Amino acid sequence: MEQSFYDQVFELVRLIPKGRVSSYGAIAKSLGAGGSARMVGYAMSTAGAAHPAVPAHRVVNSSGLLSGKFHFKTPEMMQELLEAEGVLVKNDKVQNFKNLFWNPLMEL
DNA sequence: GGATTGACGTGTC
DNA sequence: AGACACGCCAATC
Repeated sequence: MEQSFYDQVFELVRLIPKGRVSSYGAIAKSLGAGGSARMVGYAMSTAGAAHPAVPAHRVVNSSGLLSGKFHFKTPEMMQELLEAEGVLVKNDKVQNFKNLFWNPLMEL
């Protein structure tokens, strides 16, 4: 059975190593979706009900901004989780983002 | 089954 | 540098 685009996103996001972050666009591209970066983010909103838990906090937009922090249980949780993994977050932005960026296409 | 929607991205003003 | 506009594409209503 064909898994929805969402499921593909979930799986890929789960592959993001701890202490690393990725962007919606990069994930979309690695799935061959290209311009459907929005779908990746949209999928994340359903990720809350996904099994196993999807580390959505490791996914940020191309600017390293925690765009979806408001979708978590609490807006601050996203930053807390990231910092707990060693990712420094300031002003809702991932510091050293370029360095912590995990590119699926490159790492896989 | 058409219209709406969106955790985005890039470009322009 | 910050704000605004348009484009993409699949799931949901």
